[in-house]
Amino acid sequence: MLEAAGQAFATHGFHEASMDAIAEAAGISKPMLYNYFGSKQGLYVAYVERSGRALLKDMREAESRNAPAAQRLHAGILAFLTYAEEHSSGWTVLHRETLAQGGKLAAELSELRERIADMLTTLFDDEAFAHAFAGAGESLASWWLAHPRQPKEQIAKVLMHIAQSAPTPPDGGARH
Amino acid sequence: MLEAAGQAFATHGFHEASMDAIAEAAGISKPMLYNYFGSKQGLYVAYVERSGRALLKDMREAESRNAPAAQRLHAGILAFLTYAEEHSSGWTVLHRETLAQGGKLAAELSELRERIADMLTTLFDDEAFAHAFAGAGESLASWWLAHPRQPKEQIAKVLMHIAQSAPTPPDGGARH
Amino acid sequence: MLEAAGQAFATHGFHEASMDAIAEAAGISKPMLYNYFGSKQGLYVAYVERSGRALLKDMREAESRNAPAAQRLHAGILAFLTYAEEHSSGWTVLHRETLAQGGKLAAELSELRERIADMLTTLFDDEAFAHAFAGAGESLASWWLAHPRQPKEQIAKVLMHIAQSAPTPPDGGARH
Amino acid sequence: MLEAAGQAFATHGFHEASMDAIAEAAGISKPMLYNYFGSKQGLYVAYVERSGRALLKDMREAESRNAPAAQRLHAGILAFLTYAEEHSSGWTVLHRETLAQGGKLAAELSELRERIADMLTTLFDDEAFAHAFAGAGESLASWWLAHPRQPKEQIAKVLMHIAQSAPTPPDGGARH
DNA sequence: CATGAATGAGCCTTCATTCAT
DNA sequence: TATGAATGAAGGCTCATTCAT
Repeated sequence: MLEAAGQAFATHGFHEASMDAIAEAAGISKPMLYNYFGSKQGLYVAYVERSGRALLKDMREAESRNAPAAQRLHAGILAFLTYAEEHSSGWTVLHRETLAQGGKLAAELSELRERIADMLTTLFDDEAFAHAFAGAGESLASWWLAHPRQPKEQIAKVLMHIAQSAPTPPDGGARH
Repeated sequence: MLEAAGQAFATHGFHEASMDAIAEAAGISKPMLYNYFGSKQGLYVAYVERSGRALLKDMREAESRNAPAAQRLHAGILAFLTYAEEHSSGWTVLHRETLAQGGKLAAELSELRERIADMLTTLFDDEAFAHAFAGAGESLASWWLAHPRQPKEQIAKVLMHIAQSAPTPPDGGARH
Repeated sequence: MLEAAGQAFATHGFHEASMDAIAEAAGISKPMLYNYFGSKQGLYVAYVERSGRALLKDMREAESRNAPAAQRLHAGILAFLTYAEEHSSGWTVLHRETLAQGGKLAAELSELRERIADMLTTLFDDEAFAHAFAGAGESLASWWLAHPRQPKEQIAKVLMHIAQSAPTPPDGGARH
Repeated sequence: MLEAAGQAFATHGFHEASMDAIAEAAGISKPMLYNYFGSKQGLYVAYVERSGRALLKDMREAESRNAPAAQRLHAGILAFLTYAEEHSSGWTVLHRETLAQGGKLAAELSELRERIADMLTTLFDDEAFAHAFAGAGESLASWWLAHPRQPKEQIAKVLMHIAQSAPTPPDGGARH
């Protein structure tokens, strides 16, 4: 049911997605949506949070394997790209939300962004670089999905290169 | 007059910004807005385009000085950060619009994004990296503006480092 | 519910009748009007069509009795006058619409006018006379309703007289 | 200048004709229209009255010749048809106005209608018939202008025939 | 539990009308 | 005098949201 909402949000954006359309697409009636999520915003937040948790989970699982830092980063990047690839709606909405920093939802959603930022900050030991790297990944994924002319591996390599340019690269100097 | 609109769009987004509020903020009456811009979308497009042109102009002027590639890139980055810093609304709206790739306004606004992408692609000779770099810049700027704890120079340096990690860095190997 | 709309349209005309007023008069809310009729024009068309069908039905029933042509015409005329008398709004709007030949609604409404014109043309075997007769009837009814000083029978008699002056009168020479 | 207004009113109707368009078509500025006519309604009334007077004048001149009643009526009918033919806008607006009996303008414009009705009532010595005849003329003219397949003479003949069916025909029994 | 039906509130847009020049 | 520029007021339409069933 969140799936229908996600599709609508991804395609039309928050405002253009009407509850009517979502309810119909989900095959239920509007009052049910309100019953479960309270409001349109509630539905949106629920979807974004679910997507965020899913993405985070995938990345964490990938990274948690016991391995050198560079390999773990590589695995995380692949997980990220895979998620973006396979959950187009979720990724689109997440990406959009990452941007709307000042909106009303910021408070409720800032957690995800911060968790990713923290993760990267820990990794690179440089908050500025961490944000730059996050943006690079998002932008690259977005472009890649729109023009999927290169294999995922290739895309990951670009990000790995950038990661190596960090003041404190993961796994100093390791060629991978 | 566009200024009031920009502020509203930046603060509330396109949909939440009401023409009533914009007109009042601009100190004029609603029909005037329609007289000048035809519609809400017209007003929005006008603002985004003006912002885009201004940003592009600043960056071009900075880069066009006769100098080694790395220095020119550095100047461009500073121009970009300066613009973001000084035209908070314009930058916010541009950044948001950069994202909404599939919206109705895409056609009318894609020019700006493409011009920047082309510029970077030419510079780095690698389309994927160009998009990654653009994202890094946007994200970094966004973070910096929200937490301006470092001097602009420092931020630019982060981006320069990343630029050096390009397959074909501008000004091969030049340490700057 | 169409009744309230009809009253408003008859009294104020299409443009002066506001959906707000109609909704209030009908004792429902505006969105319902839109739910049922889609637009103001939709509501108008619905009303005109219903009125047209009702009038046509009344006249057809009156005329279809097995009887000499003159008597059938007489019955039709009475039906027409009765309808105009009893459905003041419907008749007013129909009459007005009959006139606005070139409007946007023409396409959707021309059917009624043509059906009546055809009916009369068949009856009198003279298109010009048919239109003259239709106009005579409408004008006479309109005047009569505004100044109901004569019994309906009397009014019908005037029209019957005119009908007898047709090149091919119904029921040749029959005095009735 | 009234001409431009008339054209607009005839083509689009009172409400759809915007003062902007009329002013532009007339080659003057809106405030001038207000200077001369006070309001949109004032402009409309002025146009309708002028048209009405012109029609009445034409018909009176035609009828005033010293001649038998039937011939005078015939001349009047021809004058009417000629006016309708040559002043399409004026006639259209007049015809439309004749209909909107209950509008706000009724008071200011009823004079014309009544004068014609009086004229005809005097002629036929039967108010009901007079109104029927007027309607026949209007409707016939309207149809004829939309489908001008017959010479004016022919149309006039139809009306003359109807006139002969009056309780007190003009020029008793005169064949003309 | 689920929904069809209904609505309050608000937004974009337009236009007759008027100042200030 | 004539006008470009400006506006108050209102209208059509939509949508998130809720009863009554």
